[in-house]
Amino acid sequence: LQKPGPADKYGNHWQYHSRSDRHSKVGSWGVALDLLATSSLLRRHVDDGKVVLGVNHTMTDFATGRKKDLDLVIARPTGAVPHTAKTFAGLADQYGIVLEPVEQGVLAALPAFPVNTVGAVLVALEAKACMTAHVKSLPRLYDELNSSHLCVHGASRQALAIGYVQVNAADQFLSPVVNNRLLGDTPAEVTEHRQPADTERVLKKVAEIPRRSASSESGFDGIGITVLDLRNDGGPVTIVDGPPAPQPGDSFHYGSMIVRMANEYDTTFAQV
DNA sequence: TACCATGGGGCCTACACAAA
DNA sequence: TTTGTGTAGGCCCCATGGTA
Repeated sequence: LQKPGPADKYGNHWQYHSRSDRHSKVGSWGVALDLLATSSLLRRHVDDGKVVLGVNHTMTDFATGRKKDLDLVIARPTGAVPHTAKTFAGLADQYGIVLEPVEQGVLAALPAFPVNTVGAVLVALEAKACMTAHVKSLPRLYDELNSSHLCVHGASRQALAIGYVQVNAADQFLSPVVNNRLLGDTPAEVTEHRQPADTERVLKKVAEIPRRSASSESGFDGIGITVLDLRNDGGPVTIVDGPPAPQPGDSFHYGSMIVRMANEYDTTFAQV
């Protein structure tokens, strides 16, 4: 859950705004929390001060020199962590993340996980949202995700590149771009979606993104997809469990991806 | 006619720096 | 120390033109 964002220039408070990277950061934060909850080795590394968090970390593809900012990375520290450093828990407040009691318990049980300058990257997270104009945004969604894993592995073959995609399955949507005025003065313009076809198209496109099973290959180490129902009108946001959302056992099922990535972390970085 | 690929554009956020 | 301003980069959205 996420609090509505700050007022845009018209005075509207949107749950989701395409021109902000807040939803990407929230998504990456959630993936990191679930990884921490699942991997005891990662928690131990945090406890031992062997890893730190990096936000908007710039990675450089050694082969091409291309740079890309990753939403969230888990990495080896480069030096002493100052006492004033932000923490993983602090980011939840900063991003306006509302946690369920279970999640609060998980977070409370974690050791302080500082945000600091990072060294060698162990895990790189990139989150993308496709909330409206599904088909139009397919090429860009593909390109941005594809360039993400290329850049991560261009910088470090061993790093785990994790992609997280949120797809909106709502039939209707209030676009902050289309509704460029203060709502309430005039009726909102509602964007109609062709569901479930739009959602299925996005899932099919994401399935085309390369994945890898060995560090010698090219592709994401894991991609998780969450299908949600977001009308963006201030009403409740629900997670869609049934089809077309990926089902347990599916390569893109979020829970399965987290378990797989936690196992991958445990085996790859046992010697850290 | 419907679908697809491309790239410009506007808004958001973070950050650095200057001025009060 | 606080506030204001400028800049850069990231986020899709969407108009446009090409293709099946």
